[in-house]
Amino acid sequence: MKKQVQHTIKDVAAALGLSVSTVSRALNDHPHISQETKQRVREAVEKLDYRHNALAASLRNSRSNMIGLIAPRITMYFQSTVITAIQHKLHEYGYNLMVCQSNDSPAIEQELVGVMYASRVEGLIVSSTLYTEDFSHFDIFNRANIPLVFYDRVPRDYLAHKIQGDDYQGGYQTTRHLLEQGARQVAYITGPLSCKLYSDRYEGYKDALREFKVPLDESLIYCHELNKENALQTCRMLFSGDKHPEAIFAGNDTTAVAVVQFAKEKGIAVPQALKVTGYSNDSRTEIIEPSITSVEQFPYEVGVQAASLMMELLEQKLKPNQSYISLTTPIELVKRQSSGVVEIPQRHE
Amino acid sequence: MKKQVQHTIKDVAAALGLSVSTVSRALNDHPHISQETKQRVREAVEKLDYRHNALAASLRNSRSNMIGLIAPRITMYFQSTVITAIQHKLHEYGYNLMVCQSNDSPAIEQELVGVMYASRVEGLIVSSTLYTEDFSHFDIFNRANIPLVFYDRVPRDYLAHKIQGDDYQGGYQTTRHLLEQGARQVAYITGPLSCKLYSDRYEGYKDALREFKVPLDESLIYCHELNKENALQTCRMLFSGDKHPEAIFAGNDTTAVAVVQFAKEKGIAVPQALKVTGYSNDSRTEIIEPSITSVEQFPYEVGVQAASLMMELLEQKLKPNQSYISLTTPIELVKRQSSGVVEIPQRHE
DNA sequence: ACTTTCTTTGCAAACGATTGCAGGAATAAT
DNA sequence: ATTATTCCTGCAATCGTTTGCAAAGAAAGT
Repeated sequence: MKKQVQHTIKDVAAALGLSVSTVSRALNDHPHISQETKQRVREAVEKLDYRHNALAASLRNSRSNMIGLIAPRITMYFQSTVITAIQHKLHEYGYNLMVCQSNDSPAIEQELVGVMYASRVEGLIVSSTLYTEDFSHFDIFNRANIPLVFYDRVPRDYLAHKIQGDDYQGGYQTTRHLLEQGARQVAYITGPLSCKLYSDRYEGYKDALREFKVPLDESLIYCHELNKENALQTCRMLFSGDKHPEAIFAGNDTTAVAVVQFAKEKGIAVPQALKVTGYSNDSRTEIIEPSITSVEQFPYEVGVQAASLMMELLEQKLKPNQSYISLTTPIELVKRQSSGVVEIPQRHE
Repeated sequence: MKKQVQHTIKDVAAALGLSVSTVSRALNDHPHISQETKQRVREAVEKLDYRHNALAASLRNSRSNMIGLIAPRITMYFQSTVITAIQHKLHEYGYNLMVCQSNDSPAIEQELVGVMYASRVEGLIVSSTLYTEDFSHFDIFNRANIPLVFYDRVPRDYLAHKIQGDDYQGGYQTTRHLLEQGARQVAYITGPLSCKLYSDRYEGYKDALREFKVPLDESLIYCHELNKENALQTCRMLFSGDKHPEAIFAGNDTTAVAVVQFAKEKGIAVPQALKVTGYSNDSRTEIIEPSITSVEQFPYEVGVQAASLMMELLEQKLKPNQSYISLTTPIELVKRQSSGVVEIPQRHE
């Protein structure tokens, strides 16, 4: 089986007795080329099954039409939704998206930044690793003046454009809600506070407590990676002594679900004896019984914003890059049974 | 703000008084270059912050080191997990993955195939649209002898490498299980039967019925896109008359969840009055009450298989491309409360 | 001393497209 | 008939690497 040659613009030109430049211009609908020639080129392209080589064009134009995206993992509902939105939006503008996962490893993230740069992406959209504290591997993009936009997991100090949900409000409103429901011992399970989004929420939590004149109890703060195993471990700790918390503000929905399941197993009534809230409003929160109060982050909107910002940056490269944009997107506390607001409906019959 | 020049191999060569070829070879660790020169090159690269231009290299080598992937949507748990696995595996081999979503639109899928080809991906991994019946837009890849691997949503007749979960067994085992649990009126909610995976399952369903000498009742078969709205509509139909089904075999978990919620609302006891099963074993199925029997597809394994196959194909391009590989990956029926096998535990205290 | 071999480097031509500039043909203006 | 103008098209350089081939210099063999 002989490998089929990939036809080039040269073959098209030869077939028509034209020069490559004319063919190129015809394909790009250049005004100086006659309609007749364009038509002939179209036909020859069809017949020869010529396909544009984006690599060659990108090299020549230094325009790859490609945007890079690095996310910690795409299996999380929030992430995959943001990415979907970005992809849709970029597609409208004729850009393609190259998605990679850092797997929450700073080393891989660093490597991927290099790969993206080597691929000459025209912009880079990033949600960083939980553990990225040194952002200097992104410097190449800033030095080369290539738009760099962070979303969700944004750096605290590093200079770049940022789009972040209103985590302070998320933390504040949730805590306030739990306090309003009468809880005073509000345990707080958070991801690493080195990550801006978690520390922002923590500020909200603290401010709400302060407002209600509830002293901050360090023994109620648990900080670790937010997965099921850790959540259960923390639950065991929280309920090992004789003083039990009245509410648990979980840093994500996986944790909140684990907490609710733990409570069910131990016969702790939610929300009567323990109120629980999550974060992200993923599909499990409204399905579990009791349904879980959580914070909607509107991921699709976040994605649209990120993509739009990227497009703006691409269109006016000249803009003084001293001014970095920092966008905060709204959140909404979705109140459900687990925090005691919503009536638990009686089963029918 | 002057745009920073991107240094090229030429700058490195000039800085060292070497030729570009020597620098290129040094960077690629060519054996003919002395250690000393290599060291000097490394230093100059460091100092100038030279970065490899993958576009130029790809053009020259006709090797992009890039694999394309087209999936209907990445927000589905199954898909994002498969993609993650593929990305991890490819990364081991030094390949990058370019992910795009067809959004279940054949038109977008077709366009993306063109984009992928234009980007000169070295291989393409696809899970097609639910509605793709004409696969001829993939012909370019076959003609150019570029490896093409389908997974999950594989074409029925189109010649290509395919990796598919054992949908026949999924359909068969699930149906058999429901029959063994005593149900006879087993309603079947399926996605479009034009899609091979759904028709395979349907065959399994029919064979199981046959084995139990249960006549196929067309009025119990519902075929539509599997989302919540359609599921609820179908439920209303199923329970509108006086003869109600004893079991519902739902084509995915979203549907199964909707069915269970519908039943709860209507006071239909699951599993006593109605047994329900889903497909894909997503995280909601074990959280909802009653927990839902579903089919585990081992998406990570599917991804690993797909990536491995792709790597094999890339390494021995010469292989007669007449022989297409068709791989079936195992599934596992995870029995839970909704089909009546597992005891529903009493709440503690 | 002369040839052979080995090591290390450079020249120049690719890869496939785009584009500034020049030029030919056709038409309009003088 | 000559010049100016318009409309098309072609030449050739360019983007940044890679690589076959040639060659220079050093080392080794005769």
